[in-house]
Order: sequence, then structure tokens, then C-alpha cells
Amino acid sequence: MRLATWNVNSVKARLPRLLEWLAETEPDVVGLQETKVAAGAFPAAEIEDLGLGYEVAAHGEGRWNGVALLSRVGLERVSLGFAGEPGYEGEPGESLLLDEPGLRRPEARAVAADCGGIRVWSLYAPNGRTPDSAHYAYKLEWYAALRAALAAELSASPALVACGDFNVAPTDADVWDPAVFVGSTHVTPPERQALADLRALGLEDVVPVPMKGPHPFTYWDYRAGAFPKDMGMRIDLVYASPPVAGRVRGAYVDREARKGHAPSDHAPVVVDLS
DNA sequence: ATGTCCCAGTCTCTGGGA
Repeated sequence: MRLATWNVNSVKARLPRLLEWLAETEPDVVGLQETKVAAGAFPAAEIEDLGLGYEVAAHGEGRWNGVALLSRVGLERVSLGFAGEPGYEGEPGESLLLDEPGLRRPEARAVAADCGGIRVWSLYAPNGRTPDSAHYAYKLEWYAALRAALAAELSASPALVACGDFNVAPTDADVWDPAVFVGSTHVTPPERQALADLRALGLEDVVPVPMKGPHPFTYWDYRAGAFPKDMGMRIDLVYASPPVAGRVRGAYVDREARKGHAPSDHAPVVVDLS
């Protein structure tokens, strides 16, 4: 079985690249993030029409966020979001278009389903913006709720994969220059502790092999020629429970998908299981 | 080089988010 996770940065803008990549790579299960499309407008028909056998589950709200699962090994017990998932309350005075403060509904950041005997989660963690922002506090709250939800799921579904854009680099080796990130999100001790708390549930970080160079980075900013200079980060992760981690036969970052015309700023992570 | 890309709305530009 081949699993993959990919932050596509708009599934509509990326559709030609996504269809091409699916046909070339033939993953059995794919978690997508930052689809940036309402669930009803997700291009499910285009993916199904590839003839590769994909079923689609999409969770989206429109302009921001959005996650999806594609599977050709079954797609059962689909769940959108998770119990206790917080919504973003905003900074004091920040204009938000949704409900009143205190009634904020969760954003589209999680979708899960049973795929070929594995409980698969596609996750898009909040960015956090800056460590002193309300968005950073929201990020940590979201992680705490996610940990509780995954703990509950693991007792019922011991074969589980939580993959996606975690918006945290687990170690200093996972950013191109730790000095540049001092004082920034994605590397702070509380964010890294949030990942450690997930691993403490028994989840294993399936570290992929880079296609080129020493670093298995998965994200490179569009700006400043970051990709050709390999100024990247490893923030797209695959966390696997022991029954799945024991089946891992290989994992790689598909940096070819970051090249060429109109790429996402993230590369897919591909994991092969026995 | 703060050097890019994507989205919706204010709609052939702008502002927000990443």
C-alpha cells in the first residue's frame, strides 16, 4: 500500500499537477491539505474520472484551509473535524466574518476515514503566525484537542496514520537555518512539545528520504529562490501507530512535484507499506 | 531583495494569509 500527503495550496489551482501526479505515482491513499475550496466544489469528478479507482472525501469552507482524503482501498467511516476541535477566536478587535466571539466554529483542518484497514487522518495545523499572536495560542489549543481525539481513536483503531501539514519543524535539523527561525513560529519549544505529545501516544515520525541533497524538506517558500537554494523546512509529516510503522518499507519526498510550472510550495511525502 | 502565489471582493487592483 502506498500512502501520501501533500499540501497542494489550492486544489483548483493545482488540479492539472495533481491529476498528473496521481497518474504517475499511483498512491492508494492521499491526504491533501490547503485545498481552499468548499466541499461541494471539490473536483471529485475529475479525480474519479482518472479511472484509477479513487473515492473522495472533502472537508472545506472555501477561501482558506480545507483538507481531503483520496482512497482506492476503501473510504469508510468518514469524519470531518474532531471532538473538541477549537475554532479561531481572533485577536481583540480582529474582524472575522463568521460567528460571534465564543461561538467560533472549527475551521476545515481535519478529515479521517478507514482506508484499507488503516484509520487515516489528513491534517492541516494552524500556522500560528507569530508567537505572541492569538493564532499561536489557537495553534496550541488545536494540538491539545487533536492529541485527545487521537488518543481516543487509537484505542478503537490501533492501525492509524496522522499525516499532513503540521506547521511545526520537529527539530533544528528540519529547517534550513535554525538561526533564521529564532523568535519565529514552527520551531518554538511549545510547538515542538505538541508534536512530542503526539508521539507520546505511540505515533512514530516516518522520516522520508530526500530525493536530492541531505535534507528531507517538504516546504520551500515561493520567494527568494528558496527551492533551488534548498532553503526549506520539514513540516509535512506522517505519524504512524506501531501496526503501521512496522509495515514501512520506504518513504521519500517527491521534490519533482515542487519543480516546473505552477507547483505547490509543498512537496508530497510518499510512504510505502508492506 | 519583502524577490511569490492564491483567494475573494472592493473585481484588470487590493488586502490578507501563507
